[in-house]
Amino acid sequence: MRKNRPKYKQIIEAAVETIADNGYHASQVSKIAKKAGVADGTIYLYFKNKEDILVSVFEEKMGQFIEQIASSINEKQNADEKLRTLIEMHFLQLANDHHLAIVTQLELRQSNTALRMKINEVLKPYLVVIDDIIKEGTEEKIFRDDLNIPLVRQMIFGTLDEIVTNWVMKEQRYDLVKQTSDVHTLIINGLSVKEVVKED
Amino acid sequence: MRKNRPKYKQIIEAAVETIADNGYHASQVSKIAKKAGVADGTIYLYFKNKEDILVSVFEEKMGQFIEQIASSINEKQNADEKLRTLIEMHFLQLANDHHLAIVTQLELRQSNTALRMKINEVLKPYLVVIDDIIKEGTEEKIFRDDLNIPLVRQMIFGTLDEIVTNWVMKEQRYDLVKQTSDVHTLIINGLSVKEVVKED
Amino acid sequence: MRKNRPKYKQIIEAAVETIADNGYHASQVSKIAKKAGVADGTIYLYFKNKEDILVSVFEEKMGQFIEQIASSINEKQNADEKLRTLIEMHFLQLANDHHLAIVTQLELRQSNTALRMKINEVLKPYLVVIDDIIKEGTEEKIFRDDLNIPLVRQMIFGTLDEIVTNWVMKEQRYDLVKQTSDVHTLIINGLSVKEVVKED
Amino acid sequence: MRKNRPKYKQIIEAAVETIADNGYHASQVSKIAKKAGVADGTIYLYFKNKEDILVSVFEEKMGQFIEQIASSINEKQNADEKLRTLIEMHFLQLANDHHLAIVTQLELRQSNTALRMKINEVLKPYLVVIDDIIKEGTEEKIFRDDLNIPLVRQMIFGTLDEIVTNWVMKEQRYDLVKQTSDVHTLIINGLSVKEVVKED
DNA sequence: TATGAATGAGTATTCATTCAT
DNA sequence: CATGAATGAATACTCATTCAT
Repeated sequence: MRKNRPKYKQIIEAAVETIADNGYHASQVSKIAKKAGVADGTIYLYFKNKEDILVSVFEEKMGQFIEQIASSINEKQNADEKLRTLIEMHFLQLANDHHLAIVTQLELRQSNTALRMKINEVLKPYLVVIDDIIKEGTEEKIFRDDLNIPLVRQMIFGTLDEIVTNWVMKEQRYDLVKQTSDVHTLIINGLSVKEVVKED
Repeated sequence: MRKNRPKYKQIIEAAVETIADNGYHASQVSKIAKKAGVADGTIYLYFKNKEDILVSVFEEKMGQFIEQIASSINEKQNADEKLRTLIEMHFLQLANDHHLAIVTQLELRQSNTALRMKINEVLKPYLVVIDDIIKEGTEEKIFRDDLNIPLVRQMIFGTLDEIVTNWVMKEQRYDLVKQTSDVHTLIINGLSVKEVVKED
Repeated sequence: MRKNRPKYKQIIEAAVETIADNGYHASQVSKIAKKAGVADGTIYLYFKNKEDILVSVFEEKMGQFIEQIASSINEKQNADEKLRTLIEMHFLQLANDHHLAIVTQLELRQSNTALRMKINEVLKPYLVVIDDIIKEGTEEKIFRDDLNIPLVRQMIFGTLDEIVTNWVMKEQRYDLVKQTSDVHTLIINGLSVKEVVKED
Repeated sequence: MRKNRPKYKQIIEAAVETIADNGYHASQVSKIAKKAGVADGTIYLYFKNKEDILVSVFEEKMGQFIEQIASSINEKQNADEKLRTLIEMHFLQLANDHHLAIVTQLELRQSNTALRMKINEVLKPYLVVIDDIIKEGTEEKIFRDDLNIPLVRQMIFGTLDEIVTNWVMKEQRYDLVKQTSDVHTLIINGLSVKEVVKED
């Protein structure tokens, strides 16, 4: 298993740093190799090509990201709490790893369409997690039973993603995690004036 | 005024088509020139450089896009109707111009950070439109008065953007405009079970 | 005769100025046209092509340059005086026209070999003037009778040219004309210790 | 040390040949690479850019040129002999390497001002050699003691340079080295009739 | 004569990938 | 496994010249 070989992780970490520091288009394979402390050719013993490095970066980092969220959610009792946790963990993890935030929100989006399709594949488990929360909320009668699940998922993901991207572009000058409650309320209750589902 | 000369628009249209057909990175200046029916050098009588073509594409197209939305909204009486109109027009315009949808949702995002910053500038008036609706809704007591406006704006834009991007990536196989009501309801009422603000 | 049309001289002067200010390679036809106050296309009513402008610049300027020298020499009585006058006038004219000095010593030399051949043609009358002085000096028994005339001419021209080029490259920070006597003595007497032909 | 790697010299030689055969402006990097038998990209492992190739050509070739002259001079006993040797070696080396003669006398002069400044730097040691001969001649009382050294140096260099350039432009149809004696006499004794310092 | 918009040929340089050692 | 020298495809932009008005 290539992933267990020591240099595999070295290269992945070097790629994240290189991209965060230099930007996507200035992250040549030779730069990544140098930062990883290996020869250029060595990269190709672990990765098929440059795109494979980038997809692997996303897989590794997003795998952890999603797992972390999924496991945090498991401890929660209902969909409402789970949604709040998802939001919080989403923000928390990116707030705690600025390199990762820059790479996922800004730099990797400059990749070509083919790579972006692969990245979407990696994201699928996360979308499933979101879908499951929606379904659970409906079953628990906390959420409406006429929800268009893909649409709701897109709203949730789109909202979180846009918020994080804005935060990164504003050079992370404010506290992202503090937004959790507001975002949660918005998603649960929308904009309208009404009796609000009690929170926390 | 360069924008009034006939070849200016010709080149802009050629750029949109070329990018939609070939993708951002395969859209060489010579390809755009050929599709526009002008010589390569002619491009540079109208645009400073390649980046200027792309920014101008965005300016022209998004300018119309935003104006169209803004004028449609003007005819509406309240924030709720305005929001629904904004959603509908956002979807409608991209649904009616597949090339533009591909270019704005997928291809132009592959541009480097500098170009993306310029693109963000172009989007600002749209964000102001959204902000105004939020403020108006609050004044009309239709929306809550404790809304975090930037956050709400990010939710709305992020939601619409993600929905359109998904639709483009699914190769536009379903009716985007039909989603308007569901999206509107989601944004107004959120996920929760409660008395819903009446929608007609 | 094209040379009598008013814009001809306008363009020639504009070319000299443009080249002196911007350097040979940055002197586009459009820049020259602008400085001359005519349209780009107008240039081609007076000159066959860009090379023709440059050759004409040289012809015009060197024509005057050589004529001036030739007429000054005519007033002198012997080859020694004529040589001194040639040196002095060569230096004087370039010292009095910095633009011309830069153009002839530095910029026009960057032209391709073909153009340089044509420039050499323009210089021929000057070389004849030098040859005549040498012959006269020999006839007057002031100069040796075993002189290899082409070689002597190359020595004289090469010496003057190198001295002026050095002066231009040193940004004309010293008095070129003051060198006349030293140069004259060097050419007449060489380096050796001996009875010197009496000067002035 | 890049200069010791075999391909360095290979590329330098290819550059000289390419420039001599095609002229300065028609000497594309790809042409040089082809003649050197390496890939275009390989050039850039040894040279920073095209200008660096050209400066290096001059450095390498002129380095040898000057060294050869300097070492030949060392064996000579007095300034007069040294000057004659300098002239002879100057002519001899260019006569023996027609490619080099074309490149240094005609082609490399077409370079822009920046490159020409660098080329002048390379020539400085040669000018020092000339200066030293002049000083030595003065000390030996062979040359006058009132010589303006920079001026004399410019005369000597300008003379040799002009003579070689003429010879190259006349397509090297006569024996350059045979001119040595005449040139030497001219420089030592000038044009005037007088008792000549005995030569040979 | 005069204009100036349009033309289109031409080229240095980068960098992902390979492969001999 | 590891190296790193070598490869070579790919592309934006300039500017001398033309020609319809």
